[in-house]
Amino acid sequence: MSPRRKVAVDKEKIILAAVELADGRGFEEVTLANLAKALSIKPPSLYNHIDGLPGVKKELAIYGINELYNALERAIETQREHEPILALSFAYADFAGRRPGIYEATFNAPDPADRDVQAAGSKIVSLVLDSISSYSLGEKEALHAVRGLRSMIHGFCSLEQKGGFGLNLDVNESLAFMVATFLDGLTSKK
Amino acid sequence: MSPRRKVAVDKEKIILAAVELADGRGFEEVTLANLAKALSIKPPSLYNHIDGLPGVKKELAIYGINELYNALERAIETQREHEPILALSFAYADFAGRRPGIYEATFNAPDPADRDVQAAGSKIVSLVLDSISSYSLGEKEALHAVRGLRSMIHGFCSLEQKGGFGLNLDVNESLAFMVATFLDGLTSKK
DNA sequence: TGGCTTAAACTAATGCCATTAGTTATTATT
DNA sequence: AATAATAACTAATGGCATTAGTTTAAGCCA
Repeated sequence: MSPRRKVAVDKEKIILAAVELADGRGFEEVTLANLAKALSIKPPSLYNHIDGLPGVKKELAIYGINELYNALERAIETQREHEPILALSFAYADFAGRRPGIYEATFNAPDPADRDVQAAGSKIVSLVLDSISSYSLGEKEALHAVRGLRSMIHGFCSLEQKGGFGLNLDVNESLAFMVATFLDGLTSKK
Repeated sequence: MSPRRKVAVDKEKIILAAVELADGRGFEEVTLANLAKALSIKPPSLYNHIDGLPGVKKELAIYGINELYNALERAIETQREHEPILALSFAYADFAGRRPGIYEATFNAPDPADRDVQAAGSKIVSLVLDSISSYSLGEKEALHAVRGLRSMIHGFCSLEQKGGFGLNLDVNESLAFMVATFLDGLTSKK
């Protein structure tokens, strides 16, 4: 059998393996047993590097939020010509669709109020706040609008993933309709 | 010890116990072990009446969707004077807040495409379609609008429950803002 | 009444899982 | 070369769902 190397894994490698597990087999397959198997060690050894399964899920959540942030940022940079909020919305939905396991991790941190998790999330809030600035809303209204957008798109992706939309009606069209309608409302609010 | 009664439980009693467990201790506490304890039988005995844990979760989902439907219906009947969609939205959020365990069950059926689950859900869709009829949208647009409303409110409640809103900004205000803005958009769309 | 059938309980076992305690062995340091 | 630190390990515990096979209570029918 393979020798017992003193340093076989570290926190980075565990998170990477968790990412691959989430991407390849889904969020619910991110278990210490599966991680250990992927890293060729025994489950208890993981505790030398990370704080159990909750530790893994926290790190995975932060990773996912950062990845989502990157995807959103790219989307804004790319198509500067169109309405940035629409671009943002589609990029968000695209991310959730492409990487469902990681997306699920983003809102399943063991403690959502955790400092690091909140910090990662607030970057996204800032990004959306920037994109919404052209609507010249008041401070409070802008925050309400960001919450609204986040709720809409998260709800949409979450329902879509769970197969909640029974009807045979194009989902991309639904997303565009929803966001555009909300933005119309924001405009008329002025 | 108590005698081994031939008929101690039935499907109804199991579902009722599951409801109490979800309401009292949360959705994740709905386990066969806890159900068996609550009913004073052993876990395997539950299989005489229901199809394992998936069976319990399916029934709980249907129960929850029906309860949600009832709450929404009551809300519409009660305040006929105001905008029914706003009343619906608050009733939805109120339900999710009052019975988080049951609400969670509504979108965690083992198979969301299940006939019975879909049937229960479609009643809610009809209810919302009725309430939105005053906006005189086309057939497709009306369906998009219902999807949008559902996504918004579900996303909102889900994020609120998970503690996703870090900021200290009134959440009811956010909900009202979001729905009102969407409805404004629907109006201006005409 | 007495025996038979049905079915709802049971026990026992399997195989997952996370986690903790305590041990071994490798690597680095003194 | 001895020692300290640490990353693996094994063993054990306790939780969970689930299946197979067994007992026994209840109802029915001759």
